[in-house]
Amino acid sequence: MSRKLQKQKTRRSIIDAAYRLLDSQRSLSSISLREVSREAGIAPTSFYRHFKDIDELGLTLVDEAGLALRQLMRKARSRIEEGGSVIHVSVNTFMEYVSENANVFRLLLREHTGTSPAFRAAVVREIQHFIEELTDYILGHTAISQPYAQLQAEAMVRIVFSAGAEAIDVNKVERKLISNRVEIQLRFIFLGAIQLSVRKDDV
Amino acid sequence: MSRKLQKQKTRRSIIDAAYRLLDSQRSLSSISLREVSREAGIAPTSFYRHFKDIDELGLTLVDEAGLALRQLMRKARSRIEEGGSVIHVSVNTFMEYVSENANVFRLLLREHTGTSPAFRAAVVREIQHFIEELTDYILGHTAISQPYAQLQAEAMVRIVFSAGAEAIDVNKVERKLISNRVEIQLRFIFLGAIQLSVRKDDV
DNA sequence: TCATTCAGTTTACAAGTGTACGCTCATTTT
DNA sequence: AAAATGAGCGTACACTTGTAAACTGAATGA
Repeated sequence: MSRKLQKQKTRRSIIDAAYRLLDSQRSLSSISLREVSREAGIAPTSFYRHFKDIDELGLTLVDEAGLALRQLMRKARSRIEEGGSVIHVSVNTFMEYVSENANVFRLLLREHTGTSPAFRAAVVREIQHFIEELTDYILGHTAISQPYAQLQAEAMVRIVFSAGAEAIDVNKVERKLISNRVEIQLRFIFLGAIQLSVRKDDV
Repeated sequence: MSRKLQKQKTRRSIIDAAYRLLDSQRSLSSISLREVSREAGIAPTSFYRHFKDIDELGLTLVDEAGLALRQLMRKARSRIEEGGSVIHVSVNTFMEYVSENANVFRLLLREHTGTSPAFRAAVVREIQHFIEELTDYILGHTAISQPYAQLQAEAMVRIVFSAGAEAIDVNKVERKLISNRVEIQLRFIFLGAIQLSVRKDDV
């Protein structure tokens, strides 16, 4: 087999091994280089052929998780175009993603408030991106002004992520209950933003 | 000195040492028993005279942080009675607390999504308590029905905590900006909840 | 006063960590 | 065909970790 390809494969197996270790009881800062190497089936020192240290692997994982998040947004958008309440479809798509990619979402959540400034910054970037996309959507589909649209998007994303954290380790039925609650809360924000926006325009 | 008193003092110094270690780069699961003991000025094995293991110390810290949170609520309530916008006073009191007790709040945030199920549960309990108090307040001061009041309180607490996380490591000026944004977002929720509540009553 | 209790110490050990160094040997390049 | 490259391995070392065992000595209680 070609050298390049083999290297890529090993790199992949390291990343996959790390994801496997990142269950509900482990964070990036608590998995060791040796542990990941063991799980990936390579010698500890071989790890260095692929990553400078464990933090570099961590950043790679966060980036991949962010990618998955963007795929989620694309999916939600296409579903919205098929019709249905925007809020309903969005929340359900999000919750579906959370439960199907529990370890990925857990990684984002955990490192968002984690001990590594670099990881935190990387996660914040991904969430910021999420907020921007939502802001654009709001601007394109309502009469709300830019600053208020931004605030609305931010509030909504915060609610959804916070609820996602709660939904990550519960069964389908409970997740549905959480979804319903979140939908109403997003309606609060939606209605309130319109109302405040209109008042402002009146003055 | 009396034996009991001396023991209490040492226990205190262990707890204080732990808080000192819990800066922006460390979590409960990443501080070691030996490290805490070193910081507290005792031998590693003496630690066991006070706590069964490091997790027991962790739960003690979370409990203390919860206590501080309740003190914060009391402070906010008394300030509200002195007059001023409820949202404005609450948000400012909260942000003040966050910056004055950075390590305490960080502990709550970090362990909320941390690796220990026991710590997570303990933090959730504290936040839940926070939500209940706010729900009671809403019920007592508005015409919103119980289920909506509960949803409103939950949404508000989520926004405030999420913003608190953002505010924890920024300077006074930026914190003020965050406060202003949060205030508007809470108004969204407040207005939306009223509106949805009224609609429901109409039907 | 004398025996008991017990917070805190010293010493010790097995287990796990990151990583430096030098080697192998299949692939790639010349 | 010969030389260079580089992914992966084995060994080794200096550290840190949790905690077991046996101790010291001052506060306590009889």
